[in-house]
Formats: sequence, structure tokens, C-alpha cells
Amino acid sequence: MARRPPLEYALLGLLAGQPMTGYGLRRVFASTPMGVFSDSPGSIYPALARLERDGLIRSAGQSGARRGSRLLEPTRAGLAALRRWLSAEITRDDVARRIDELLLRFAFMDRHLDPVSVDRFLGGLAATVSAYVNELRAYAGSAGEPPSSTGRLALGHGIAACRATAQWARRARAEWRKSHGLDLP
Amino acid sequence: MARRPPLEYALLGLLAGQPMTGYGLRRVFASTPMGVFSDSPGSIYPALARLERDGLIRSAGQSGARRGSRLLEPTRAGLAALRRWLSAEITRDDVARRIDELLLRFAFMDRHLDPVSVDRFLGGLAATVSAYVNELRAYAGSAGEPPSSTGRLALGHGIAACRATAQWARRARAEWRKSHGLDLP
DNA sequence: TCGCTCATGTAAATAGTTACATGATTCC
DNA sequence: GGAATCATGTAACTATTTACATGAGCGA
Repeated sequence: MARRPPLEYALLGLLAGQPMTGYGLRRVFASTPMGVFSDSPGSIYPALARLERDGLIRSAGQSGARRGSRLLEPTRAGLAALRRWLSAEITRDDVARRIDELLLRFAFMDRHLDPVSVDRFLGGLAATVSAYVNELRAYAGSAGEPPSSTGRLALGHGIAACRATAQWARRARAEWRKSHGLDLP
Repeated sequence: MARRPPLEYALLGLLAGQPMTGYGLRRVFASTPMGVFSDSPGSIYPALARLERDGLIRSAGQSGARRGSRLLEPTRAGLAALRRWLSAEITRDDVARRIDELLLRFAFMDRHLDPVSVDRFLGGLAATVSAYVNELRAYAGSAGEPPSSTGRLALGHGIAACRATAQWARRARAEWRKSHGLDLP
């Protein structure tokens, strides 16, 4: 039940999609927009060692004929941990400080949660982000100390970015519902 | 010249605006949208100790009549380090992985850089983010492996968020130019 | 055979988180 | 007198970054 760093869930989610070697995972981080994570061996291999130590991934044969290379795959416990992470409630703090992790969760969802849960996630995300936008606006309005001009503009960026996320969530939800026949409110 | 973590620059920037105690800084992180940083004493006090050890901040008297409390202020070297950080080139990696740090820099800029430098920053930001949007779009178009449906939607979020940032940068720049009489191309 | 890609790891330094620990002052 | 706030720090643990280190296989 212990909380794990996002990197470990990213690894778990990728391996659930397709068994890979540690090097394969590094290439994914180096060559796709998942590049928020470092592709350095010093972050990947220790994370994989922790996952294996805790029984969340295991070896599943070799890559080609290469000695020493290990294809890795999640165990049943690993898939359960992944599903728990995907199903966690969205909090205000997730939105304010860990928005990237929420999007990472969403990216893995279709393979592991049912369409209704995905729909609920997008609804919850839109609602929580909108609430946070109101919080930011309230702060911008009150303005305890007279803020600097670029400080005020920077806060405007925070608001604009959150509004874009909320709008994206609403549109993604509409699209999701359409393609899964979820047409009730 | 050594690179420092964003938290230290945030502290330096706040202290440059107004000398404060460590506790005062914690309150700022706890009560404003700068809450991306933790307000825990275990992060703030060690960071302040590093800054003081390196001669970037110093004591500037006590807070009220409270024994043991220390108002902190940047030294000349601290202000120079802050200005160097504010003036650094914007890289593709800053945009892809450290966008929050760029906005933090912008928030402190008006007090430490001239209007033309701030204008250049916003221009560079808009350009670099737009280039990154193109990169993301190219990736979305090529799509090596058939991506999952939520994976594709999540990439759409990345694109939407960057577009919002680029748009914000262009608008903020127009506003900045207007209020500082920078009307050349 | 030379260089590139595939492949795995470790070591040291740095940082961040959580929890613990303490004590003064102020307000009710 | 008791609670909240002001105020500063340390300890243990966890994670990340950078750099180092090694070696096999493959193509030109």
C-alpha cells in the first residue's frame, strides 16, 4: 500500500502495455513526450530493482539472443498496484502540484479501467481543476500585498493553463462518451 | 556558477522583494500559488543554510522583538546569482520539463531585469513553446506504435497546454510592450 | 576492426519528504 | 493558564542526477 514515485508507475504502465528491457524503457523516455522522466540508467535501473524487490515486476525471458538482457513484465500484484494508482481520488493537491502525474494516469487508463471509470476521472478532473481556477482567481482578486507586474502576469499564466486543462477534460470526456455509448448525464 | 535547485532561487527572489524570516517564507509557500514548493521546514531551512553557507543571503536583524528570529536578505552575490538565473537562455528542455521554473523566473523579472530583457524573454518563450508544440504534433502524427486511445488524448492535453502557454506569452508580451513603450517589431 | 547500438548496473553527491523536537510570544 | 502562532532546526529515509564502468553484438 506504500506510496510509490510516479516513475515507478510509469515503468509499470509501460511494461503492462508490452514487456520490455530496461533499455527499451529508457528509449521510450528518450524518444517520446514521456520525456518528463529522465532516461538516465541511474534512475531507471534502481526503480526497476525496487519494483522487482517488492514483487511488482518479474523477468519474462530474454530480448532476442542477447545474453544478460531481461524482458520485464508486471506480476499480478504489479497490475493490482497499477490499478489502485489509476483509481485513486483526484485531490486539490494533485491538480495544484502534480498535474503531470494525473495525465500520466489517464494515458494508461483505457487498458486497465472500464469506460465508466475513465469517464468519472475526466468529470472529476474538470471539476477539480475548475475549482482550483476559482481559487487562483480569488487570490488574484484579493492580492494581499501589491504584487509585481510580472508576478501578476505569471499568475495569469497559471489561470490560463488550468482553464486549458479544464476545457481539454470536458472535450475529451465528450469524445470518450461518444465512442463508448455513455450518453447519460 | 554551480546550478542550484529552483527552491533556492524562489527563496532568493522572495527575499530580494522583502527581507523575511524562514517562517515568513514558509507562510508564503503555504498561502499563495507559489505552493508548488513545499512549506515544510525540512525543505526550507536546509535550503536557507546552503544559501547562507555560499554567501548568497545573510542576516539582517530580528523580526520584531523575538529572540532567535532572523530576518534574511540577499547579499550582493545573491542578487548577482538571481540575475544570472533570470537571464539564462530558454532551452527546449526548459519548456518540455521545467515550465514552472520558467514562470517562476518571469514572476521575479520586473524587479531585476530591464524592460527590454523581459520582452525578449516573452518572445523567446513564445517561440520555444511553439516549436515544442510542433514537435508534439509531429509525434502525434507519426505515432510509431499504435497508441492507446487515452494515450492519444493525453498527448492532446500536452498540445493544448502548450498552445495556451504560447498564447499567454504573446498576450503578456503585447501588454508589457504597451505599458513600457516598446513599440518596435 | 572500429564505432554504434543494445544492455545493465554502481557510486557519490544532492535534494526533498516526513516526522520529530523545542521553545518563545501573544491572545483569549 | 492554555491554545494558537511564531520560530528554528535535526534525523532518517527515499529518490534523482551525474558520472563512471563494463561488455556483447552488429554493420560497414
